[in-house]
Amino acid sequence: MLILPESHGDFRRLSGVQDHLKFEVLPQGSVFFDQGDTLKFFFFVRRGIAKVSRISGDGHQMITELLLPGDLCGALCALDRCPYPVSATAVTEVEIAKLETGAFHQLAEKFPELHRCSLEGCGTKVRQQRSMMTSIAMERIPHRLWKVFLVIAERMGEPTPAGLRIPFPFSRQEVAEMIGATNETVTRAFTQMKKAGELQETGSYVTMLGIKDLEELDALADS
Amino acid sequence: MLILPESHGDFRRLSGVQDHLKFEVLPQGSVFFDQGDTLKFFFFVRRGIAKVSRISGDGHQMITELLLPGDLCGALCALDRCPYPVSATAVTEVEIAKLETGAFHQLAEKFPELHRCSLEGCGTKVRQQRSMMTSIAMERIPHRLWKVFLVIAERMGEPTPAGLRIPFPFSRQEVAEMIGATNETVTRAFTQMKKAGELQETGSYVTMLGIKDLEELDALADS
DNA sequence: AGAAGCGTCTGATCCAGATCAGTTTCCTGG
DNA sequence: CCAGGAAACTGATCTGGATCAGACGCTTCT
Repeated sequence: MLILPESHGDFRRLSGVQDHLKFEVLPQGSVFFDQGDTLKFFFFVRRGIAKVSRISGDGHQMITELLLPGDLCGALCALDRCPYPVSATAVTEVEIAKLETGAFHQLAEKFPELHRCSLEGCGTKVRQQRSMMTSIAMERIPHRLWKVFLVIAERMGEPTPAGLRIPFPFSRQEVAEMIGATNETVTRAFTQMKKAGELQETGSYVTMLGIKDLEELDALADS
Repeated sequence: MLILPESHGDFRRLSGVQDHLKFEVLPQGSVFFDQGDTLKFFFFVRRGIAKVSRISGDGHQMITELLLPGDLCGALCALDRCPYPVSATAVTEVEIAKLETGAFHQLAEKFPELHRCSLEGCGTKVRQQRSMMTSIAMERIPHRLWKVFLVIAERMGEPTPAGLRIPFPFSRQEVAEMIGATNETVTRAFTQMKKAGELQETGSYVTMLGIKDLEELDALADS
């Protein structure tokens, strides 16, 4: 029985799809696909966290998207058969379900709903990317950090007595590449926020002290 | 007979759609829809240029997208019936073709291809937005400007003896809102580039001196 | 013609964050 | 247990672009 976590644009409601899925477990650090590859499948994340990044002409790297449980990745490129303009790497151990694009096209003929689902997933992606873009363009570092926390909390946040807790398996450098900053600046911002009692780091988790729910976090990230 | 300009994700190939389109001409400066509106139609741009912008919590404004002839706008929100998270404004006089969402759903049942088209248009949008995001995060002002020129040139560029010419009806402030800068900085950058003989402004057109084709511009914008 | 208003331009100053240069953990393997 | 290497931290300096302040056009209205 196929069980995918809740997400926009997932396909689990559609019978007939699960027979074509192939499950895989990828160790931390492994690369799903590289910038420039042309692949014949796309995939869902079932467990773990991955990053989607892009290297520009001058060698600088930026993380353009996080893949959390329930996310669909690669649909856009797989569908119009263009080479991937980005790379995807496992930040933690990641469990995925692959779907061949050939199978997708077959299925889409029987279930037009598939396109509708992809479109929804795509819409979410556009909105998230836009939010991050405006944040990078107009807000300073601490705000951008809250926005990253918010994206993860929306999907994986757990309320605790101390505050909202999220998995946060990223290096300082990775965070820097998400928000358009340097690892030094990120380090300083974390130190500052911890000293101010806003944040607590334990292992690969971050707890936002005093934040009880998403709404409060939302207000912080949006201001 | 319906004629829409060439674009990714346009619907003109599909017979049966044009009967449901309503044409309108909007004067410069008029607002298509406002942040927060819930609309029951989306539209194609047939002529002219519009901007899609977002105001953040702290009052700052950013242009997240340009609408050029052939572009489809509002499909994502219209389809999942959520309020528009952005506003759209005519930068020049704009001629549009509207399609009611109700009609879209009807048509989509007969022509599953419609969803496919929307998905393609969405993919282009994601890629463009990602490109601008990385540019704002990692590149300095002149590079970001070249990137804006490139986006317009890809669709509306015309080679002239002096160089590649594009329509450019934007104020300094609008340019600033596209690239995450201030109008003063944009002014200085333009002055600089004109003094360096890279650029020429005539009326609401910009000519990139010495640039013969898109490839050359691409190289400049990507470096 | 004059006034008022907006957009462009220019100069002076300031500052968030980049850059450079270490030092200090914290692993991991021998 | 120590050596070596990567990541995290910290401090000092530098700079691109923001911010502030004003001057100069160019329209539009009276």
